[in-house]
Amino acid sequence: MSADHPPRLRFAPSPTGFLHVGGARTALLNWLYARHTGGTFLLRIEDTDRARSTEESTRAIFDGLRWLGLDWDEQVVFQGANGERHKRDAFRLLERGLAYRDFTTAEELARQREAAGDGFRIDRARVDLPQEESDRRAAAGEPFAIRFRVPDGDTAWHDAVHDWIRFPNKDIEDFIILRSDGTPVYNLAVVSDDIEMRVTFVMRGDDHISNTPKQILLYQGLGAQLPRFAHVPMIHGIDGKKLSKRHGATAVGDYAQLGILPAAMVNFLSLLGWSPGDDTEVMSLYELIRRFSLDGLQRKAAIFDPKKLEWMNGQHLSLDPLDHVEPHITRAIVDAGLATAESLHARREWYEQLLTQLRVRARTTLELAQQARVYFEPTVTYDEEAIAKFWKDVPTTRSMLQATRDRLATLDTWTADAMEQGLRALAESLGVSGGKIFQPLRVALVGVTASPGIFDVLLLLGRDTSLARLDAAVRWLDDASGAAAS
RNA sequence: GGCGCUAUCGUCUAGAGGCCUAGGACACAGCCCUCUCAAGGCUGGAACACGGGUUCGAAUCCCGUUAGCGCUACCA
Repeated sequence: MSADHPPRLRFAPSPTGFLHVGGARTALLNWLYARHTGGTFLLRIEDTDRARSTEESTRAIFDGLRWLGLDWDEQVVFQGANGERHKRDAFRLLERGLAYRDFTTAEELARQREAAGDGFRIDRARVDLPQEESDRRAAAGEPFAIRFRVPDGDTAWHDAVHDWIRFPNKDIEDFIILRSDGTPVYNLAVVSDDIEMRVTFVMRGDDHISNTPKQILLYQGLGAQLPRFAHVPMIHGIDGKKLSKRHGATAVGDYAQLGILPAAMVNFLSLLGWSPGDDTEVMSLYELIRRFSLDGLQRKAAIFDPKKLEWMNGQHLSLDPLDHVEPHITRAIVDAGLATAESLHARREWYEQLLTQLRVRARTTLELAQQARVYFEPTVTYDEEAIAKFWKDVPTTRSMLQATRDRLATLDTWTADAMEQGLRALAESLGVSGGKIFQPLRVALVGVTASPGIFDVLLLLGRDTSLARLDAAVRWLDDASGAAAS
């Protein structure tokens, strides 16, 4: 707790699924604080629930964190490997008289709980046996769980986001710390590991607030120094309920698949429950580290709004340094089957032009890849709406496209200036506005009504392809008028 | 039921007693720019949960109510 030492923080997920956005946000906040203060960020996998934990999930957590760019210090700790220490700590508490054996079987306990209904509390007077009897039954080999004997008084702590939180100990039941099979219960395992890992700052979801007094009691019983606590708000779905599958994508991996950039995800997540204090919204990881402060932490649960995430992604997609976003876009383009990474690299200059044109127009890399399709595939498919809108009058369109083609073909140089000059002159000679030429041309080149500026498209496509597409459009229009005539 | 946490536009938030006629962003609508689409610019509608205090003065402090969420396991 002393301010003169950099803090040690940890993220401690249980590997029972993929890295959830809620977990990712908790990890991010811990990471940001560690990096901001020059502290240490540790990772602990809480795999004590053998039945639900999988290696695949552990890998998914590593992958998710790495994708977000959240690196951890020191060796990853696997909680399941620390069973012996957890057990030792439980017995230490027992020997010090701070805990006691409970010989009630789990089945009996369940029966009592059911019979008593809602407000069931164990009766310490009946369960906490006289020392001799407890020792005798234990010596006889009778199985027992170990319960922590909650002392009188209050347990309070200064929370970094909530200020003081106080619990009367009478509201805390003597809780089990070691099961009768010798395995630790969550609160004991967490405290035992956090002490061992020398964690000085525990930042976690506020669903853990009611665990905290129990854990503080355990720290005290074990004679360890308390860490600082910060309980951050949860993330909810659009209906205000806990984020779940019903809300669509909830794993960070899902968002990678949907074309979201890690920089955008991190930026968006950081602003859910935290604010830099002013109106700044679009920030790089570096800026987030620099500006992060506990003061900006919110107390209220935040609702995950995918719309704003998309907007944020669009911002990063178009504003971040190109070499930051390029690998992610390239993956989307390769995944879409448009090109190989090698072929893109071979045409590096052209590819950068393409990205420069497209990235300001797309909100996701998926969307960008979709828009890029027409620059990779040999033929153009004409969108029905585009035809209806700009190729309505077939003979007129045909002659205009033919004239456009001829004019472009006579250009000395294939530059935007030359094209513009030539095409504007053509428009003037035909007595129409530039748009009357550009729009049908756009349909001929890309098949749809939306694209980068028409000269940029011509540049990207190149002279040969552009002229070939114009020829193909003229042929298509010939077929159309032929079909109409017969 | 008990205990705890929370409460500013639909959403994310600024606000730490007078700077608030409550600011920004997303979304929505309109306009401008313009060869289209984006981006950008401008404009508009939109909030201090309710009721009591304290104070010359409250979104900000206190109490209560209501609502939401969490915990109440030999789950994590």
